[in-house]
Amino acid sequence: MSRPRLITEDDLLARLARVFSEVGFEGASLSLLAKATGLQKASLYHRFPGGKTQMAEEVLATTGAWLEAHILNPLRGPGTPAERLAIVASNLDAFYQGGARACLLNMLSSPRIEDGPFASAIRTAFAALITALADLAVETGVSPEPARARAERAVMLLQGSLVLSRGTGSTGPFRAFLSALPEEILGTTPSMA
Amino acid sequence: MSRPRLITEDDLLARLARVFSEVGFEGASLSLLAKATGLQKASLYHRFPGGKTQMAEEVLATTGAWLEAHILNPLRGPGTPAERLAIVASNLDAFYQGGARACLLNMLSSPRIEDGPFASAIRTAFAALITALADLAVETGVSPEPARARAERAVMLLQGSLVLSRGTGSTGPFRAFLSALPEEILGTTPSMA
DNA sequence: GTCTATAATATGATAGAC
DNA sequence: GTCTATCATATTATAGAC
Repeated sequence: MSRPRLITEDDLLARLARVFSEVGFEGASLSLLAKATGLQKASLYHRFPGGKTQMAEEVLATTGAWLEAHILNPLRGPGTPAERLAIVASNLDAFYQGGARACLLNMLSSPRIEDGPFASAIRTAFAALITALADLAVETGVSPEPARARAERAVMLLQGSLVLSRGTGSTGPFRAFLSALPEEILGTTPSMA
Repeated sequence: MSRPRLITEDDLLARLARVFSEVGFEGASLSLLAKATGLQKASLYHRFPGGKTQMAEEVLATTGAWLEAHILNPLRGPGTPAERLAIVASNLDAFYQGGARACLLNMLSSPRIEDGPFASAIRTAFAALITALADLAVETGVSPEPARARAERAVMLLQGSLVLSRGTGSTGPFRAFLSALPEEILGTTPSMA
């Protein structure tokens, strides 16, 4: 007979994700992770026998699922392309808390661990995001190659805006990205309606 | 009577910078820093009594000096705006090694250490870069506000391209940024001559 | 200025009680 | 499933010889 869970699976992973996205993999000590989740280190090891690495992997998997549900799926419709991008922008805004939170994909990327345990998941996430954005552009009549270039640009702007928002201590860059997103993908200034 | 230096000041800081830019502040252990510089830990403490924090601070200061010499100065002339941007792009290419190296400003930014010892230097570097790029746009006839927006976008693209290059294991995004830089700032496609 | 040796602490991880 | 207690190791940092 086991004790009742002190924290739900979702909440646990969300809190771990927050720590990893704030301080990166190396910076996320077990004491920090324990404090953030309210669990003791041994309890975390019971749930994640693989330790920190497994925690980061599951957090990345969760992030991949979030990406699928809140970004990729909305991008595929229904609604007009502009409407879908508005949903995506709104979801990104909530996810990154207006630019105050860093991106896990950035914080878990390390040139040292190029072939490490996270590289594959990160590559997959970026590729899926770029493809989905490019597909939307194609849908509005843009040719495949420029569509892909626009999508890559948009992802660069997303990541760069988060870096710049963090580095300058202002959420301005991220908000600028959000409002520029539709034009970046569709190539037109969205209507004021 | 002291022993002769085994490593020049410049080389020392460059090697430290490399480690910090690769693994971030938390990931840069003294053993890693010692191995990268060829010095023992005690020797590093002799040179940097403030430990890792001082190392990172001096590395950031060095980066600031590099920015001044290789980016800000070229941006102020001489030469046509397009020529100056070509120099800047070339220097960025060399500095980031074609997109293979991460940016220190990104790797030393931490939401946890928002008012930490590095935040001020990072803010200053970003602000100076944006201002210099905006000034160049203004020089070509762009109004101040859109000029600043262009400059911010360019810096976002720089940072985002580095994140994406690292995350995807391809230098493509960074190269795309380099070739897009002139148009981002000047608003015109550069001549093919 | 650099080194070896060492101290104090923090870290990732495990054992075993409840 | 969670905890306290503990281990082995790595970490930041210092002392003192050369």
